[in-house]
Amino acid sequence: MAKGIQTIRETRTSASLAQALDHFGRRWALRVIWELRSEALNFRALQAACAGISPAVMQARLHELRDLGLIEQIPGLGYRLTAAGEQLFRIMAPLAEWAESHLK
Amino acid sequence: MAKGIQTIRETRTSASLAQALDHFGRRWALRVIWELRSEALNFRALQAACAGISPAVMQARLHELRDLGLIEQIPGLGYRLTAAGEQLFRIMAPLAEWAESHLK
DNA sequence: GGCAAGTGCTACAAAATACGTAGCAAAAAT
DNA sequence: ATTTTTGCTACGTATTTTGTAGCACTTGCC
Repeated sequence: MAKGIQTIRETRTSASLAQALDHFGRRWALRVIWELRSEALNFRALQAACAGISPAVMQARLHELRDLGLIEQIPGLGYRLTAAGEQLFRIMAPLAEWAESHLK
Repeated sequence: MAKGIQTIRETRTSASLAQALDHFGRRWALRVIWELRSEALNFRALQAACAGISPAVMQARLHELRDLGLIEQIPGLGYRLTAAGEQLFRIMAPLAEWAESHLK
């Protein structure tokens, strides 16, 4: 079977959204975006922020998020959100409030 | 040992949000919420909507989402969002627009 | 120059998770 | 009563994540 995205037969959910949910439904994907919300972080700082992630998975997520155009790597600075990435962060920001009020 | 010297960000990620992102970073978790957005669906209808999910994983996600208070099971009707689940859907709704405009 | 520390990243085995398919028991429909 | 539907379990296989070690390269420092 094709890796990752499934072919959608039902027309209930668009392929684009299914693709998005498939990417974000991978461990640490949303978390990495979240950790980059306010400043650029280098590889090891990201690892520290996402306590528990293994470097192999971090590398995989960074590559995927870069392919999606959500983050970019700046030599000497580290990784930071692109404009699209910041837009996504703004979308998921209310999630923080939701989590605070529902998962205590 | 250099861990204490390293600059630690003051704005750490809360445990609640980390928990939320951990749950939603599991495959099909957000998708199930999404598929229940407009109507209650029974187990097999959900399987069909999430084309490709295996029943074991569906069962696991349903249990987790139920424990989180996001969905509820109504005998004879199936599964549907709770008030908290609908609130979460409203939060992730802009994600659909984002996906449409960025992942074509 | 020489050396220690930091950095991005790879390797790899073990554990956890998801897939794919079959199928069962109970309820519902005919 | 027989068939169909439904919620769910079982289980072997495939994929993903974890945990740890470490390599090659750069940076800071004397």
